[in-house]
Amino acid sequence: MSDGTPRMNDFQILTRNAVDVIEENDLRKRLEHAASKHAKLRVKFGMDPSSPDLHVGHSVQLLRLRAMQQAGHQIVLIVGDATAMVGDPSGRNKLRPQLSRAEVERNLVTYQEQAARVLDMSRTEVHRNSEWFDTMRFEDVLRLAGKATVARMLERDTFEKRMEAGEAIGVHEFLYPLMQGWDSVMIRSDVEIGGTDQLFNLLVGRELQEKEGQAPQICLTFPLINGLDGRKMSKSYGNSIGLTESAVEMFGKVMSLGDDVMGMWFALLTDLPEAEIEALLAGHPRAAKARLGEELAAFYHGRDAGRAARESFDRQFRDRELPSDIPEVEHAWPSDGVPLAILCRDLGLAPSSSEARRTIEQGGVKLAGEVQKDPKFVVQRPGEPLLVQFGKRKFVRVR
RNA sequence: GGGGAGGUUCCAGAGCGGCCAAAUGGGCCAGACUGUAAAUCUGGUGGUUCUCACCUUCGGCGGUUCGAAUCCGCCUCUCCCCA
Repeated sequence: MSDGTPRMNDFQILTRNAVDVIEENDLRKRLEHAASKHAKLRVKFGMDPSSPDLHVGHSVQLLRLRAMQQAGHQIVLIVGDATAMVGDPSGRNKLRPQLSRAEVERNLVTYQEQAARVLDMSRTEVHRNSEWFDTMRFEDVLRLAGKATVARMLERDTFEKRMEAGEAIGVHEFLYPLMQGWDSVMIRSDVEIGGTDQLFNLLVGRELQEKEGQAPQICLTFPLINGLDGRKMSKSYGNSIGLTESAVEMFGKVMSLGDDVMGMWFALLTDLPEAEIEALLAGHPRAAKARLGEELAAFYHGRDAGRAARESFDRQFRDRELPSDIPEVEHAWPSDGVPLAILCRDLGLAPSSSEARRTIEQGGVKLAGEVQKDPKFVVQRPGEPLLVQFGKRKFVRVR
């Protein structure tokens, strides 16, 4: 796939699914220029070390980077360790907590491991922006701040909304776009990509580069993918799929995806040709979703794992058989047995005995396949490992 | 610097001396239905071997009271108006 030489169809590769392409003609020109000189474009992507958990939402952009990398361009990953001290106001309606250096460092490590699932990190240039921000003096900061106006900052819809809603905006938050823009200057980026919520920040990079006598970077934005439930994808909503999740988890989560977001997921997360996607979407939604789940699981875990995940899911939920990989755990049994609610808590099936009790009373718990609605039901040490099912998906065998 | 309004359980938002672990909605969990979709219906949603009771919670610390999320004082944070 990759021979290290930029190709002429890079334009399509790079802009697939893109929402904003600024400036399109400029991008074509630069790609041609790079191709004719066998030069690489420097493609910048900023990572936010305040949230180290990457999910498929991030992969929309990572996949573009991967394509660019395979086309022979240079990916430059900026670790926003200095900016993380500020907190990106994008898409926020609240002030972000500021992180300590130690937290940032820790997050950075896990982030890189996860990014490596999509990118070839050995061919990726990585910079922390503290490299240039740490040595700035206040005077330098002021000079940077002087390159933007308050009116310009307030144009930002997120600030505008927060103002209207009467929420707090820290003065330091105005610095965030400037810092991110300055990163572009420091690494002389040709292209920067980000989510649609990053457009403002990306454009600030262009302006700063121009003021510093550099060619302004091309800005590409990509859609923010909706989560499993159709809302904005966010780890805190619990509607995302993490890049490190198992094939089985990925497949299962995809199956719980809302029908109306399926098309978006196909387009943004798979390489399937458009015609095939349309055919799938025209068929039965369950079949399409299963295909999507398998594609996704296969991308991160290989074809075999993808297929296995699908088969195991079908067994468990379509054919209503037990999952194949029920964990078996040892329990320290008191001689007179233990009440079911307590057992569930101790087995880690429920976070508290109260919660276990509620679930049990509502018929959500089965012992050896039989519903047991009495939380005080005393379970004795079983001869054979006892199958406990808690809710729809938690299974365990106790000994 | 002055004046005003606020900080409530995951979120939004009621409560304004006891009936408050705290309305309602959202989210989430469980059950029915089903394609682990949507829609709908039912129940639940701080903790404790728990239908009683007890413990922790309504920005923080103190106080008044038999009793405070609710009253008082100080502190702290946010928003608005004026300067």
